[in-house]
Amino acid sequence: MAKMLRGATAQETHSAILDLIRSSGTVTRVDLAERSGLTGASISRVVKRLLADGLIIETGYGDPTGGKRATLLQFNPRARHAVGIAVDTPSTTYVVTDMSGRVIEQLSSRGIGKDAPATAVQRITAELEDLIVKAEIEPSTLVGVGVALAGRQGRGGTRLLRTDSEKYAWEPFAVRDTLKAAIDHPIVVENDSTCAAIGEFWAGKIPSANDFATVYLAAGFGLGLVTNGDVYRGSSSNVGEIGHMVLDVNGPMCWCGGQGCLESLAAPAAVVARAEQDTTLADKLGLRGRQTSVRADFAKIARLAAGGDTRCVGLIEESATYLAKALLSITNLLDLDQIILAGPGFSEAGDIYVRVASTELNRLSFVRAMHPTRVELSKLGPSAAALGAASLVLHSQLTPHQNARS
Amino acid sequence: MAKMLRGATAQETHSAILDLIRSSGTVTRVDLAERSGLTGASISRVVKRLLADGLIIETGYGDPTGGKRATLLQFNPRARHAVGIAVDTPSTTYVVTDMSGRVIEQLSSRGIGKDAPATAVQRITAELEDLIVKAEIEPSTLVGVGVALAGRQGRGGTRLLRTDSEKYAWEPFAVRDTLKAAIDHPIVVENDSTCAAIGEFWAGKIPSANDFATVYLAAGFGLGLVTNGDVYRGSSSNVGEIGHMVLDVNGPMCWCGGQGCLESLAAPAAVVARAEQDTTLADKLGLRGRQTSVRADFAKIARLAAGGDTRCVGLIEESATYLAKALLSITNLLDLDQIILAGPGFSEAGDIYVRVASTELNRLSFVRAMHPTRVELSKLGPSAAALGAASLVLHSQLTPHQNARS
DNA sequence: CGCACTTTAGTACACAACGTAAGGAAGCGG
DNA sequence: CCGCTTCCTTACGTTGTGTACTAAAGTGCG
Repeated sequence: MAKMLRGATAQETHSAILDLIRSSGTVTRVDLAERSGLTGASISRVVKRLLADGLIIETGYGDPTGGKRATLLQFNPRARHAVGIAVDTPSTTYVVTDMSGRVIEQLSSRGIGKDAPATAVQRITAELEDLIVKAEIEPSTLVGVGVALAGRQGRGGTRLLRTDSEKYAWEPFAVRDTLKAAIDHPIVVENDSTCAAIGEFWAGKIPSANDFATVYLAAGFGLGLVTNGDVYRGSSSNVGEIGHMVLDVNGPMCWCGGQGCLESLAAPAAVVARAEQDTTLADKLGLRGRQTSVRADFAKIARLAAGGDTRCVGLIEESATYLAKALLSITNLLDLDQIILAGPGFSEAGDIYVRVASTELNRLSFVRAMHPTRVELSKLGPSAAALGAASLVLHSQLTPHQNARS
Repeated sequence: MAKMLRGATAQETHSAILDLIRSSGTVTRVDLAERSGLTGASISRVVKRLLADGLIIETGYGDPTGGKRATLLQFNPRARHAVGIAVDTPSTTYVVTDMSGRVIEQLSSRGIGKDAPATAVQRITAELEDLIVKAEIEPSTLVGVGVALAGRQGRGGTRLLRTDSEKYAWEPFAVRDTLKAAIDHPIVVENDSTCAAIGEFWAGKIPSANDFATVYLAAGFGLGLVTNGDVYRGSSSNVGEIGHMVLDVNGPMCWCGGQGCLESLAAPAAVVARAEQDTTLADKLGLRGRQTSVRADFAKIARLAAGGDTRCVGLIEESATYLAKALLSITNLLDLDQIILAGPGFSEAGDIYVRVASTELNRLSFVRAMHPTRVELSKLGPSAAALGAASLVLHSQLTPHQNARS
């Protein structure tokens, strides 16, 4: 129980200024002075240091305004790199990115499936080491490895890895410590929804002042929250379990023990189950008679919906309507002005979800009179979680503001 | 767009240390050094200053531990005072408190009813001036006036005052500026739910590290959120509109345009409406044949429920069950570990709400395996909002950490 | 009861980071 | 070319914290 103040170390100021440059794209020293509240003299010193570290570069001169033209400053994306890994049941995705979120190198392999945590993590470690070598980046520019997990945070910082995709069983496993022992770089572990959120924040150059949420859809729904330029983690780092928000008190029983949960009404498994009821559609999709995965079946339905198939559009719209209701509740609760939809579940028919949710929010949200609530599809694509995990490392190492934890 | 850094001014450190003393009750300098991360030398200097300002006092010596006994430090509650006003439709409550949240002086008058905002605020100003004189506090110790409103925050800092309690019509009115022009003290305006939350935080000596929510029930439900020792306000200061969380997608239409909202299912008006369906009960309560207020009728039902009347217990439990579902969703979303129920709506039968919500959360919440989610009744009583408004002023003036705004 | 030891509280000085003030550098316009 | 504006840097003062040391106040054992 120590360290809580320690006033404005250089570290802190540097990271705050770097964060301003990150979110601004291109800025001048004068802009920075104005927006940070520091004087030109201080900015000069900080910028000099950031230039020396190679974290930013001078890229030209601004428009003349009657005097000396200002030097333009930009983030230097190639100064540092990070690795992001998204571990999920069906697949594991690895990316090596630079500071702008651009993918330098990537790799996909099979997911944890029903492997024991120790087995899965061991394989991941090996693949990770190979990837780092293959990416041919200067080792000193690698700031760390971020891991996005579908699991949850347990007591004492232990991550719980899911080992059985059907029954949602979690098993305590010290993911971070195990990886840390094998890889000599900082390791950051977070859930996939939070990673997706920080990925949008970083790659989308979202200013630290904005509060927004990212809905991540893989097997189920999760929500990542970024407020005041930092991840909101709650009292035990288990924020964002929206899959069991109650949308229908008289609805169907959910495995969690509740009734009418978002997940049981709108998750891929629910959509697929409804499709199976429709024999014509089920035959068309090949859902009957053979063992298939829920994710693959859902992707098929979503693809047909995106193509305009009436019946499939109906199924996806039904799912989207439930999600929209949940987002409405969340928006009223947290007064958000931006919600981003990310993850593999939205890759095929994300537009339908955006349309339905957007309409609903702007029809019913309480703050609609003050400001619109924008609903957007992630621009990061299907590897949003992996990219986000990498961004999380960059964020926590380069612009830690006041967030501890590593 | 300025001021954002300015590293560790004396102000900031002083307020952080003061906040530690506030939330600790009694501490020694050594404790403070350990918990703040500062060295004994710095604590010595800061404490000297706080003692000189009269904000804290030395109250004796700690237990011997083999050396010189430590001097005990405490908050000096009488050093500063604040006024809190809760403005609601049926009544307006004024309190003058010291820094511990103890009520020095209070006053109740009629609410805004259907008065125009200008008329209501003018009357409040006059009553406020009388109260300050009557309280006989040293003017220099009055740090400001806090106002808790049921209304909402509009564009450009204007508060919206509700002018018609039945139709939920709001009218823009610059409450703060109007009061500020009349009273020469800092004025802080917030919604009643947020005030109740900060009141619990302050009077309950809750440490800044804790995240918790307060549900405030008057005409409808509202939620105030305190995270990281400060009020969470969202993007337009309209956090906590939980009254229109969707609990039943197929439920009854709500005036807001949605279906199955918490408010339409569980608010006092809904409970009273159900009671009116029961002719025996309606007669017993005198609900029929004369013009009565929803709030008064609800209070009657709640009182009978608290007394054990089976039918009324059923009605309240029904309302509590809906609220519990909403709290379940909120807890899963925000990973809270403490929820406090406050406001006039809970004064009669709050215990029933606590029991039902507590049971539901510990049965179904996703974090229950990691930590319990405590549901508690406010200890501040029916004037929670007014007390909270006063606390908000004390908080914003004495321990502003990094929150600007005034 | 005295003396060594422990713990708390305060002081003196060095260091770090920001602000102020002044001036140099680069460009504009007459 | 020269005055003027704007950008950027350097030199120095202020503020606040840490380190090291000292004073004060108590404990406990011989």
